[in-house]
Amino acid sequence: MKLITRNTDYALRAICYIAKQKNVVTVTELVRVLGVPRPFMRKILQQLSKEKILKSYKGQSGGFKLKLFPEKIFIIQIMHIFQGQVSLSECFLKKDICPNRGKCVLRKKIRQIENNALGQLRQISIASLVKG
Amino acid sequence: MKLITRNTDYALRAICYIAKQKNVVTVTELVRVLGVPRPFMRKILQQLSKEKILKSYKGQSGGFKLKLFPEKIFIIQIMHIFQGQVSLSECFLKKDICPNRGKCVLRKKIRQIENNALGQLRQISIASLVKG
DNA sequence: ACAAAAGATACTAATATGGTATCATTACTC
DNA sequence: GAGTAATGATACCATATTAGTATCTTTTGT
Repeated sequence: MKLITRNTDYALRAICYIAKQKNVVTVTELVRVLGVPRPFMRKILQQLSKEKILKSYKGQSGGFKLKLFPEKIFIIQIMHIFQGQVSLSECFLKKDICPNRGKCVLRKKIRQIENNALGQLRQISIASLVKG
Repeated sequence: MKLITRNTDYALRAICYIAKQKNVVTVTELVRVLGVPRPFMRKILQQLSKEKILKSYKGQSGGFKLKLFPEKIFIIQIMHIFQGQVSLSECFLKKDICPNRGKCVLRKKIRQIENNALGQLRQISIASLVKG
């Protein structure tokens, strides 16, 4: 039960760092600060800019900036980018086999728990991480 | 974010079924009822009996029974067996690199969410699943 | 022109998950 | 006490996900 994976984690930290800087930030700088493998960091940042979380600048003295205000970026969006559908517990028994699906208690309880977690994740913004 | 994996899911359903029966239950019966691959089901049941959740009976007319009352078996125990340490979010940055670890806000928030989920899981017993 | 940045894309490695296969052991039944 | 129907133990295989590399292209400031 790993809530967030490594790339999400790195992405969040990179975003937080960028949020605190005034100027554009290069991969080189992020690699230095976070101690993450460079090509991996690059890939992550490229994804983030493709997904309109970051804005990128090419060429010499290029780099990355936030595209949105830190108040407008939430953990769950980033998780969604790197971990796909942060989705409700799928039932593994096929539809026609699960005895009382729709009323399945297990399913219901798991869904409740996941909804709680998702609700919390939806509320945590980059701004709230950077402030603390 | 899959809260429970397939083997945990099957295990829980098997346990629930067994809980409702008076007599010992064979793999054959469970396979029929749940529609799960037989060798996989066997493996799962063997693990459960090794972990003292089930009691097994060898020989002809053998099978499985619960070893504990359904009130005494909790989802989280089963998750623990099949998913290992259902543990708190590990920080992926090495100790000496993470800028302000110990005070890391991200870490703290994730931990909170996971603790909530774990708390809920700790309270769901087989008895409560079977009743519903 | 050149150097230093990001963009794009394809590939590889490691780990976790979801299974199979097979042989040994036990115990009821005849 | 032999046969059969159950579980025990163990080793192996397949697939998916995660983590990471490699390489070549494009852009742009100097």
